[in-house]
Amino acid sequence: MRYDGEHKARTRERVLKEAAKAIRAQGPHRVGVAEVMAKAGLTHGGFYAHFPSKDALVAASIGQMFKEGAGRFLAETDGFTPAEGLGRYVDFYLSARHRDSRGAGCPLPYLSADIPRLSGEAREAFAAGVESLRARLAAHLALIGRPDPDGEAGSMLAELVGALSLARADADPVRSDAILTRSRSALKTRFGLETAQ
Amino acid sequence: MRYDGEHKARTRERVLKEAAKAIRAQGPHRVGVAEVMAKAGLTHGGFYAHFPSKDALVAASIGQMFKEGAGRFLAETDGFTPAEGLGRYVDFYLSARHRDSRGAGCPLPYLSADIPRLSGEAREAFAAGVESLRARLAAHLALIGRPDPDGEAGSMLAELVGALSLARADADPVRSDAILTRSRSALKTRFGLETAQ
DNA sequence: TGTACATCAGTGAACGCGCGTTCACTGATGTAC
DNA sequence: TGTACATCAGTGAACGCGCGTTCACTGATGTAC
Repeated sequence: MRYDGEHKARTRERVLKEAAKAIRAQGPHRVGVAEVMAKAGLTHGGFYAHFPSKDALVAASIGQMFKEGAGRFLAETDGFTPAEGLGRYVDFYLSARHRDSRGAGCPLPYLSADIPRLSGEAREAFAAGVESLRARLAAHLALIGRPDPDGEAGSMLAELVGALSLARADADPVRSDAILTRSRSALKTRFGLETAQ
Repeated sequence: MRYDGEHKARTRERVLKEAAKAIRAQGPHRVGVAEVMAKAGLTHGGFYAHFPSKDALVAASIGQMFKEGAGRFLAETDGFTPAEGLGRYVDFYLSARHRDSRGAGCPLPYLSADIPRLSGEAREAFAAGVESLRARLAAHLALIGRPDPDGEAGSMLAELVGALSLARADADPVRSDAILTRSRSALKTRFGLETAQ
């Protein structure tokens, strides 16, 4: 079973994507190495050819999740004015689709409670991811002409994360939708954003 | 070892308080039955005289946490005007002390990510707790004369939970403090609250 | 061009270990007589 | 008042089971000659 030079890298990425999905759905402690490997089409023994430990997989998966999140931010904002783009991102973030997607979406609401319980490597990956998301929000707020882009980005992120967490935890769909709708309009009013289309 | 009538109830409550503390610190899946019983001064075998399963313990502990949270709300607001009391509660919620207390404090930031992964019983206890906290916030907002107390209570809770989660996840103390300070003043300005003292 | 050998991603059985749960037993104290 | 018995919260050994990790082995393919 000897393969070409990129084969191993491709396998590693497949494992990483499956791990990121499973961690979002079940949390880092409930996900098993064997389960992730099976979803990537492999057996569990091969895992240690790619990662030194489960902790390392979790840390790498957190990086992967933020990478996917950055792609989402770009997809929502690219080609729009800053006010439109940021409005579109808020609409996406607090959408029913984002709330209901169990294996995808922003890692922040999934992981923030678990971060203090994870390894140092995982916490660093998380901190870097949060910082880069906040920087993206701040850059857009600056382009709109807000007075304190850095500080406002933190406050915006807090309401985004909190509202999505509460909406996910509420089993009543009407109340859950109401949480999303209210925070969506509150944020857009506060920061002078525009509703997309 | 025969005891008086209330002995068993007192033991159960002791177990419950230790479980609530341990779940906040480690999350529901990392806490062990034996560990909680040891902290309550008992051996693990006796656990099943008090609870039918670990799931039942987790659900009961969630109720316990919200009960403690309700006590905290009362302690911060009792004897103050609504605007002062709510301001005090925001100050407490987004304080460094609340952020740093690993085994105490509001259950929402600790648990919201795990709720969809827990038993129905636990989810119901959580939903009831969130609803009663939101109702308390809404009652105060109504007394202040806010136009839409129910909706605003949800938005306020979202920023409280989100800001505390982000502050806890940030390892840099300066940035973490800044998150708290900013959301504290943003909330008080937004809802016309008064700084305590 | 053909052949023997080296490589190494992946396999699958086995290992400790921790955890939730069960269960026969203990022994201090309330109750019946 | 004293004695035998019943109660039942709590004990501690044992059970399965799942999971992270290890390790000897496989076998397709690249490389050396």
